[in-house]
Amino acid sequence: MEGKNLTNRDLADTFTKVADLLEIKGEIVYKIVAYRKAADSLNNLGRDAKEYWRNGQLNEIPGVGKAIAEKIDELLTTGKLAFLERLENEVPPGLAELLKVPDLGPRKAAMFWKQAGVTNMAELEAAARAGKLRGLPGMGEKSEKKILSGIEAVSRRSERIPLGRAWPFAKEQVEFLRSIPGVVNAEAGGSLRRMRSTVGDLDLLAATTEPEKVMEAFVNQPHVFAVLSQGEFKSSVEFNNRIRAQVWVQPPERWGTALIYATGSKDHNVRLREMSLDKKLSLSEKSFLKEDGSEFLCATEEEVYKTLGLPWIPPEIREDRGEIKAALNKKLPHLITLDDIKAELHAHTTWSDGILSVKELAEEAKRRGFNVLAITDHSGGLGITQGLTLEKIQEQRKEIDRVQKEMGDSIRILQGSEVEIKADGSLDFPDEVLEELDLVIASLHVSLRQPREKVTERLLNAIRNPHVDIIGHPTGRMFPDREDADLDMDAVLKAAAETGVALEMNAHPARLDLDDIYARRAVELGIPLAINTDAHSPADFDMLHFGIATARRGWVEPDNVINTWRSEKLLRWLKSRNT
DNA sequence: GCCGTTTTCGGCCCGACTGTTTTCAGTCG
Repeated sequence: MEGKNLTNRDLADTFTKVADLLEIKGEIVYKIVAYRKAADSLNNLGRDAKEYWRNGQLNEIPGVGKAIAEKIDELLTTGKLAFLERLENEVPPGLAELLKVPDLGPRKAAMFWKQAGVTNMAELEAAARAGKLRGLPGMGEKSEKKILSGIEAVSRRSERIPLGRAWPFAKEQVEFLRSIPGVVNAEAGGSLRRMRSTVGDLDLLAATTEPEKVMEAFVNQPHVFAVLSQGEFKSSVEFNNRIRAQVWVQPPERWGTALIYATGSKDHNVRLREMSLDKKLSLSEKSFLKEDGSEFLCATEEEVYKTLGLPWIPPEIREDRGEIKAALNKKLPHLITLDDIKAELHAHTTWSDGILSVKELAEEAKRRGFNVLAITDHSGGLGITQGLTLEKIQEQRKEIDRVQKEMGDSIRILQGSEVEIKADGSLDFPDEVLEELDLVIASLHVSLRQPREKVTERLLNAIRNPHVDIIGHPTGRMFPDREDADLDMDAVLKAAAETGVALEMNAHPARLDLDDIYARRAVELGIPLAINTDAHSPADFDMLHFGIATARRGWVEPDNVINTWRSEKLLRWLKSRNT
């Protein structure tokens, strides 16, 4: 492969492979951690690594030092990595996939290879079925069975769960835990509390002085498919819906340390523990352990952070992406909240594929406390949603005017459009029509699989059209099935910064597009953001908090988001963009 | 292999649970 076509993800995947094989080979853990950190960092970069490369700035990527920078250079130059090829000659590359099996780590993988001749997943399954694993050191019949069910779990289990699906289930579980006698508090932690767009499993925490009662109740829920482990402080299960969850139990006086532990991220927690050691304290989920062996308990998260000389850090930014340094310097962002939003600027009515009339939608928006609502039905070209024709736009304008009159000054209703960016890159409405509209969102829905240059060019076209105010759900991704379009996001962000067009953070949990990484980059570049629900029904307004949470993950502050602006400022901005 | 308001060398978090063990290794979060 030509090296310059490699994406951040390709590079990350390569280093993950290196880490997997080094681990099986038995290399020192810190080297492996370093490769994994670099891979993680590349996946969360928000800019194309090639840009760093061209400028000789690879070392500025967190976790990339001299050795890994040289390997990135080799990959981008030649498309290959000699180090990995040598490694694959030493360790069968098929062994890496064994690490996906639960409770099967590098040590066992190496043992299965060296002592049973296993070099890939299929051979592992055959060996387990033939009973060839049970005689190996540390392996019994149970372990062999576990391997087989683990292999089955790998193929059965879908990857990560979309936040929109995990969220309501987690709420149910928290309610259930709170209903258990003796439980004084319960919460969902993990990536769900950090509001990542997808969640691996649920991390639940309950505060009680009677842990065994909680464990019994938890693992005996009727919809539990399998109990994966059950102990004094921690149990984990898989439910019939294939969602896995673990629950930790601690007494209320340890709630603060426990909740921080359960919330993560792991990297954030490691940083906190390192800081603790500097203060001669050892931090765990239970307490701060002093050098004299006594414990210092924290019932709240605030106490834990305060002990370390930090203000409380919002869960959404606990990702070890600079939040601890910012907290130390009293430079934590003033993150946006749900209450800051005063306008919904992307909503559909019965004029296209929504289920509410203009009036009903306006009343719903008003009920939710919005000052401004933009009606943005689809343009006609998008076949699946019977969009508006040019004639219908005139009719709709009359209806909007009528509803505006009826509702008075309580809410300002704008006539907008979600105009389709067609496969050839042109917009679905001519400029004369766009000019008449109060607000224009341009979105991609079709031909997302075009070549990178082509899709990027379509988006740039829309960004450069002076009548376009917002680019809707810019990358086109949908959970769980649709990958984002293959886009040159650096070029998109650069063009947005130049033209001042707003980029949408679509709040629907199936989209969350832009994501947190690009949102943070957009803020750095001074690009205005628009957080919209894309409402097609009343219930869709409830999705707004997902968009807010994603924005918070991207360190977005209220003023970065046009939906927070006073209506005069917002309308002035819209007007200025039309000229 | 990375990293540095005590270090360019010597560090690099902490504990729970399982299955196999007579005291622990492996894995996970």
